[in-house]
Amino acid sequence: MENDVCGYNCKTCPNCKISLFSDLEDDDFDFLNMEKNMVQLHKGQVLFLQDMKPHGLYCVKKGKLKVFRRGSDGKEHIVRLANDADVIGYRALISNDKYNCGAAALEETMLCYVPRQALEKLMERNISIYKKMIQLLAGDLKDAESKMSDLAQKPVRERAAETLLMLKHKYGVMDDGQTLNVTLSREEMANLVGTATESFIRILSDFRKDGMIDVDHKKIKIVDEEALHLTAHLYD
Amino acid sequence: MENDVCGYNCKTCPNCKISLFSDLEDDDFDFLNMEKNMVQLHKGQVLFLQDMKPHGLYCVKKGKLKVFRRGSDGKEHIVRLANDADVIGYRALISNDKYNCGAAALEETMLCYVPRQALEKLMERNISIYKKMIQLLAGDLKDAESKMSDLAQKPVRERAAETLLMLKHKYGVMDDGQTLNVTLSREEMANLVGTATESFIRILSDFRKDGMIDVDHKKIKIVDEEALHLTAHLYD
DNA sequence: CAAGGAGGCTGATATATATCAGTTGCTGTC
DNA sequence: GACAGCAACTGATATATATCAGCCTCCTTG
Repeated sequence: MENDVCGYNCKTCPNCKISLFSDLEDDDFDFLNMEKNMVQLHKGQVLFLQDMKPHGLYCVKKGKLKVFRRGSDGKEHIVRLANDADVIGYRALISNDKYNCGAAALEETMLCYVPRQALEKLMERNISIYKKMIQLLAGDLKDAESKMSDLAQKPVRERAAETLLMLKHKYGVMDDGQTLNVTLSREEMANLVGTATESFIRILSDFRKDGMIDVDHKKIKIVDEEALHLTAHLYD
Repeated sequence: MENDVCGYNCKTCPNCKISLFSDLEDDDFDFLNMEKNMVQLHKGQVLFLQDMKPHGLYCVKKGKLKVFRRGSDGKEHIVRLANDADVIGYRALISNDKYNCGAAALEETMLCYVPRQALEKLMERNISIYKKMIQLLAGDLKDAESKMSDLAQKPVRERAAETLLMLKHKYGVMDDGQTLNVTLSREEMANLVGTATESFIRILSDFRKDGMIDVDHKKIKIVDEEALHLTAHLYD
């Protein structure tokens, strides 16, 4: 079994245990293992683009991705980020719709591709996948609604602080306990906050002057998380 | 059967046919009919508020509602609107979470309240409810993601045009074929667009001067839909 | 009918943020 | 190591939008 040889067996994959396929029988894991395909992406490579038709979904085995939309002027807005064990591209698949967002790797990333037919067969036999998918969708929807009202109401400075905290929460920190464990360009961070690159750079530099963060090129340290929380107005 | 007497039998309710409960057996419709409760809201009345715990979900029998979030300064942002046959408050219920948004009636509204336990019992026996719920969530998520990137990128004028078109699409028009079939205050419309009330009023008056709409107090006529589309940059 | 209040509207102004232009500094390449 | 190319950064300026203040109009209510 080729998929076993490469060391990625669904049955033993820790990600499967916490994502869509947590409650499968052994038989179904074997089936999934047969049907899935590994996909490797280098930093910057695109997984799929807005308006394409989906043919399956992706589980992140290891790596980081951004999920983004492009406005009519071509400027990208990052809608969501993905990490190990996250599932990507399932919204369009189950709605039988085109992708509403594109996705691209932020670093070397390994994914499992599950073709539509395999997923459908598994769903026929496992209601647990429905339940999991509802939970995933509900979580994404809550996040999207919250971010939507933030964009409508909070000033850039607050959203920037919130974004830094989100990055820490999503990807964690390095061994020093402070440095964000993800590398984004200033432009990407601005696209995540929903502002112009220059504006974000200025605010980042303010945060540094205020002693809330430390910046060493692309490495950003959260020095005073409490102060960032206050800046983000997350306690109100 | 009291619920029958009042003329609202789930089995014959056209809304049930197109929402969560489209594929139930007769027995289950009877059960739903027994368990549900009718709720009536007058204009402005609140159905539930942000941070409250849900105990069931609501199906809109007839009426219009706004679903909104309040920022730390108390300003509201309207996240979504609901119409006949829409389902409300299900996201928090199935996530076992607090409401992320509040909901209030925009006009005289009649809803069916389905308690959690009744829903759970129905879901045990009807996988179709899972499927429907996934479709509802996926639709809401797509809308939320699109609106999110609009808020991040489009100027107020474009969002305002888009909102007017959305209102026409969601609630339709009166007999004249032009007048929007919903009454919102200027403040509510601004909260839907994500801008200040005065800014929205100015833009509305621009649209009128440009001949795209007609305004008579709260009645808004879409005169030139094509031009609004162009203004909203929906073709790009 | 008068009074009061709320929502709608307009003008003036303030401010946050985007845009434009230019400099610096890093990185990778021949 | 020199150069090109690009990202990061900074300052100046423009602009969109919010805010503030005031007025008008409609609607309610006594």
